[in-house]
This record gives sequence, structure tokens and C-alpha cells, in this order.
Amino acid sequence: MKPIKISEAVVRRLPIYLRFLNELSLSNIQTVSSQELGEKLDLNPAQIRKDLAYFGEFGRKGVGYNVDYLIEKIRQILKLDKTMNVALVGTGNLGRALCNYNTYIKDNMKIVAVFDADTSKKGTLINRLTVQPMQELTDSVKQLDISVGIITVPAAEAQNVADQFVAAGIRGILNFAPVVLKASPGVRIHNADFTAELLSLAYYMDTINGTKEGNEA
Amino acid sequence: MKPIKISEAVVRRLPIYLRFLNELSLSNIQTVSSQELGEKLDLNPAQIRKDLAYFGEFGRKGVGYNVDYLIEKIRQILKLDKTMNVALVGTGNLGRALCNYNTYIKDNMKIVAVFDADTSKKGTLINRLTVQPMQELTDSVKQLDISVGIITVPAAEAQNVADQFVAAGIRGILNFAPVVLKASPGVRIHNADFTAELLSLAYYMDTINGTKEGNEA
DNA sequence: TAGATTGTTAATCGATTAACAATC
DNA sequence: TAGATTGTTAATCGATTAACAATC
Repeated sequence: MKPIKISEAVVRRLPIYLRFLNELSLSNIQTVSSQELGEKLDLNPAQIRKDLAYFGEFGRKGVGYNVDYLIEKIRQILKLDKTMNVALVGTGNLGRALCNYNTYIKDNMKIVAVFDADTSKKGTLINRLTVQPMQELTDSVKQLDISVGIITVPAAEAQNVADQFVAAGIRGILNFAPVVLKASPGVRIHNADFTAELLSLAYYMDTINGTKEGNEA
Repeated sequence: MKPIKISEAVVRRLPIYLRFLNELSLSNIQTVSSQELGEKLDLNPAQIRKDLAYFGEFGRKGVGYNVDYLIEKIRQILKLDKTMNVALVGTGNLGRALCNYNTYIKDNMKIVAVFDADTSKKGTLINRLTVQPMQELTDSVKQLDISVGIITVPAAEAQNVADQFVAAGIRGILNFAPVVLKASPGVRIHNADFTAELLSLAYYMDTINGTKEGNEA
């Protein structure tokens, strides 16, 4: 029983695998090789085999991976085999859009409570959820067994919301605000920082092959 | 004149620097050290100095970096010193939310055209932009000098939209659809894949104290 | 068996961090 | 000068890829 450290890069690829395997399953494809996965997902087959091998021996030599079995295994690894409840704070355009998304429901992550600091929004309905005031956050987190929080408030308020999440006992945060958040070591923060992705895209816009033409002496 | 290859990791940090420097500038702070930046952005100061040094000597030994000068330089590096026009395809909840965002306008990236395959949406107004049918994509890209495209359509349609972007001459794509896109080598694709971020968050949810990080026997 | 593909080790590649001379 | 902090080289660390024995 060795406590192997799994790198973040590996964990971040698992949902990508899962997503594509689900597609294969829907098309009634029963077996897939690391070769095929690599082609479709633009990854090195060796990397895929290595990633999966951290968690067990899921494939059959000479054959490949059974699609449905691998789906089951990855869901177990990601702990998506049981429902994980999510709270969202910030019911602006983006927050409402996320509430109306329900893709993750089939992956067992479900937004079950929505909050906004603006008390005038209290009681508003968003996709069958009632907007609650921030005062109710801690209670709801306890009562609904919420473990993950989504932040869709303006940058200036994001750290405050994160602090309230942590105080309420939330252990994972998905942050959409364009700011670097601080949290105690036990709390995991993932950033969904699309403005940064957009800005960094600009860098590549008149370079060829990602090589920057000599710009310094 | 050596064409130094700048790593993606470095480029992806530049907008993070820029964002925080803008904050400092608004607070009338004129100088900052790599030490301070590192604390605020949770990065190693040596890494920050090294990142910036790829592009020039922007600091003063014993003093630090002039905030406004560094802002100017990073904007130049990212090519945000001139306006970059953006097209968005897919006017669902998420697409509309992004159109209503205007954070990136001050960074000189601006959504100037919006499209939807659903012709019944043609003519709808979103934040002063008129929804156009896909047939008009190529013309608009040319006429408005659009270089970046944002994809906010369902996964099943994303590759098709990407192909149309590329055919129209777009060289950078920000993809929100949960699918791995293919494009010709000259085209840069960044993913804003928050569903994957959310799912990978689940993996970390029942580790205690964050101790899964690092320590082993 | 012959062909295919895994799991795993070793080799390579790349990114981060430490250290320090240069110098403001 | 004394203190601070950069720019940069060298050391470390980690992640990706190649190679191949095991085996279905």
C-alpha cells in the first residue's frame, strides 16, 4: 500500500478521457486502444497508458481497454460514482448560464444551491433553484452536504466569497473571477480563467509555429 | 537575432501578471518587486524574473519593476497594444454571458460579431451586437479584420464551427465546448474547459489537510 | 502461433527553483 | 557605502516519450 503521488497533470486529463469514452460508449464501441485514444485526444499513447496505470491495470494486452469498464473505473477514481453537491455564488450572466447548464448532472456533480450578495435578488428562480442570501450559505452547505463551490462574482468580491466558502466547510472551489485566490492548504482551488486564456491567445496571433521572431539583441 | 522559443507556460502567466499590475497601477503604486508579485500571485519570484527576462530587461537592480512601464511592456508582448477583433459563435446562455462581459475591452480584445446557426435567432440584439447567420461569417471576418474566434456551441457542433473559423481565416480559437478540437498547425486553440476543471476537482475532495500533496513515507 | 497492445522501466525533454554576481 | 533586487546560470525537479518484455 504505497501512497503514490499522482500529478495534477494526470488528474486533469482524466475528465478528458472520460468524456471521450462516454462518446464511444454511446456509439456502442466496446474496445479502444491507447493508440486510438491518443489520436482522438491529441495525446501520446504512452502517456495515456501511463496515466491509467497509476490507478490499476485496466487494459488487456493485445486487446486494449474495455470502454464501459474504463468509464466505470475513471468515475471511481474521480469520485464521480456518488453525487457531489455544488453551491454557486454570483447570479450575474455567467452564474445564471452555469446554472442552466446541466452537463455535469450526468457526471454526478450538481448545483443544488445558488447565492447572491445582492439581497434584491433573493427569491429569484434560476433553473428551479431559488437564489438565497449569503447569510444562509453555511447552513445550506451543512444541510445539503455541499462540498464544492463555484465563484462567479466580480474579481473584487471573489476572495471574500472564497473565505466564506472555506468557513462554511467547502473543500473545493472553481473560481471564474479573474483574480488569484488564497485559501488554507486543505482547500483546493481550480481556476476557470478564460479571460487569461483569451489574452494569451493574442500572443500567438502573428507568429508562425509558436516561434517568436527575434525581437531582442 | 535568435528566435527564442517561449514556452506556453510562460505566455499563460503574462496575463496574470498584467492583471495584477493593473490593480497596482489603479492604487497608484509605482514600483513592485518580484518578491511582492510572487507573494500575491502565489508564484516563485525567480520564475517571475525569468519569465520577464525572456522579453527584455524591464527591472532595475536594487529597485524592482516600474508598474506602468511593465504594464506597457507586457501589453506589447501580448500584442494588446492594438485592438484585436473577436467573433463569437453560439448565442446560448454562455455565449450571451460572454457578450455581456466587457472586461476584455479594456485589454483591447473586443467581440465585434456574433453568429448562430439557428436562423430564428437572426437579428436578435445582444449587447448592441446583431446575431448573424453562419453564412455571413467569412465576409464579416474579412471586413471587420477578425483574428480570434470564440466557440460556445454544443460539443457536437464545435468541430464544424472550428472548421468554418479556419476556412474564414481565423488564426486563434477559444473553445468552450467540452471536446478536443483539431485544426491546421497554423491555428492556435485554447480551451476554456470548465467542466473538466470541475470534474477534476472532485478527485481531491476527500483528502484530508491537503496531505495528499508531497509527503510520503 | 502471429499480431497486437498493454504495463513499466529507462531516456529525454522541459520547467521550476536556488544561488549569486552585477549593480542600482 | 550598505541594502536591495535584478538578470542569469546552474541545479533540481517533474513530466513526457521511447522502447520493449510480457502476454492476451
